[in-house]
Amino acid sequence: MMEQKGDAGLREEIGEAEQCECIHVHDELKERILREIPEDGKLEDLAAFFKVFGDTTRVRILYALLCSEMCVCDLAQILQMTQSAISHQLRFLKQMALVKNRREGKTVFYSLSDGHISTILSQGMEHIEE
Amino acid sequence: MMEQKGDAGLREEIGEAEQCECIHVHDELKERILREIPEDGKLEDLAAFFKVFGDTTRVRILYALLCSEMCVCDLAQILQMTQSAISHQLRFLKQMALVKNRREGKTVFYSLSDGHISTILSQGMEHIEE
DNA sequence: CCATCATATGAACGATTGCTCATATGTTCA
DNA sequence: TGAACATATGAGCAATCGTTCATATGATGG
Repeated sequence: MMEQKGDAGLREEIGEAEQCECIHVHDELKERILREIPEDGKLEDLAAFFKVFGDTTRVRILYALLCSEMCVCDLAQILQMTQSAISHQLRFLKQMALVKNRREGKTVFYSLSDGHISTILSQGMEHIEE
Repeated sequence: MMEQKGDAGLREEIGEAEQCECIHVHDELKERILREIPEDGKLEDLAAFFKVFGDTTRVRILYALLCSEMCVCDLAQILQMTQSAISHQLRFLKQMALVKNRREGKTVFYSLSDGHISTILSQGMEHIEE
């Protein structure tokens, strides 16, 4: 889940990168932009968060769980995928705190951990429908 | 492997993916879930849309453009990345209709194509801050 | 305890991603 | 027209992803 970095280490300070003659952004604006962009840690968390929604299997799982809590094999059946594939994805979803689970005998039930998720999904849907 | 009778017969149309004996989801619910989950085409579009936000470089670009329109080399400078890397990502962002561009002489200015984007970003931020 | 069922997990593999490097395209100006 | 600059793009490569397969863990009931 790491981003690959080039040899950015070489060019320490801003401005050394890869200059062009055109300066359309003056220092003042540049400062402001650098201030507005969230810090690296947050950006990585944010990207990691959205990455969860960037896979059809995971999105389908989330939509299914939107209806009702469900056990792994129910999900596997409904989504027509192997138990293993579903389980792996659920683990990921749990790590990202998007789902929670509870055990009941042999069965483990998964459910959404947050009402937010529905909002995010429909926000995305709204955007692609136009 | 042999199936025993029971409600196994009821889930024929789904296919024989990988059944378990536990039936926690009855047919009625299953039908509803299958109805609620958007169709494949839409899900792929949705996942593709979120995938855009699933990379720190792209998110940083979007945050930068949130402040002001900008040319490729300004972005490269500010984000400390090569012109090529930025250009590749901008192309992707444009394909996904998240940014638009206008040419002015040699320079190409990019800007967000949609106010929605800010909403999505802050929705995500809101979620990871807790 | 042992067999069985539900779930979890590690390794492996092909597909995809995001970068770099080299080079092509487009625009301006002398 | 050609040099200089801004941007775009194709190929190649290492990293990452999502699945499968085999197997481990955990719970239940004989």
